[in-house]
Amino acid sequence: MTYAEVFTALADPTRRSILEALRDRPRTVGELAAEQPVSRPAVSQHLRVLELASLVTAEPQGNRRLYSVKREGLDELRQYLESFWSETLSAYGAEIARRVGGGNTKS
Amino acid sequence: MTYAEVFTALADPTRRSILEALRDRPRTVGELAAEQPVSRPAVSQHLRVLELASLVTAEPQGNRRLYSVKREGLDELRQYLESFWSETLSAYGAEIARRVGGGNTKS
DNA sequence: CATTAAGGTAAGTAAATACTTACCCACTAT
DNA sequence: ATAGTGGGTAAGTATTTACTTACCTTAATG
Repeated sequence: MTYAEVFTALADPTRRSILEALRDRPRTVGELAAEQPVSRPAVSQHLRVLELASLVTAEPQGNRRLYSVKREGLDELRQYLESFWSETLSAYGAEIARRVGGGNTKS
Repeated sequence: MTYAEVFTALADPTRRSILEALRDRPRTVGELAAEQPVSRPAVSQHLRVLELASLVTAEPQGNRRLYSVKREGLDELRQYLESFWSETLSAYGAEIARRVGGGNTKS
């Protein structure tokens, strides 16, 4: 899993909607599909993408599969953002702080 | 600008590559295009998307436009991640901590 | 002024992707 | 065993989207 897959996964509104539904409580595929404006197979396909991005996990329960959110994917993303920003700072240095700080205080 | 646009913007590898180039130092469109495997107009189009997502800003300098990274977009994203996770926790509660903490202890 | 350089926009194309229906397999229960 | 339910997968379609070339406008330079 890489942050690339996480970005891809979260770029789609339906997938975000599914993930936000799971945020409240774990759900089965059928439950999720009932809430979404798309077909059940579509939801299955979205869940596969979310799973590959480590944003959800499935737990088989007899006949059904219970999906819940997983932390890894979001962690990966947070990590990317952090390192991105810190590298920006170390490159631009005080320059950027002045420029984007929210108004030029130096002038 | 919403987090949705930020996710969309960062989902594309070329756009991430452009943004990562800008992370080192501000650059003109021509410079960026020279580094990327795509044409200059393509870069222009990507820059528009990045700008709409508040990930970059352009500063006209005579004939050229100097692009640099902007904090807003990434901030929006960080905020989304934070609130997402905190809402997950308040819903799942200790449940999730146990479940994803690194193995099911209950079974 | 005429020319060159920089870069945004338009229009069209090709590739990716989000959907659909149809099908199939695994469990549950009669 | 046989329905019935839940859900993954296949195959095809339609929409998005990332790219291209061609064009146009603005700024620097002879």
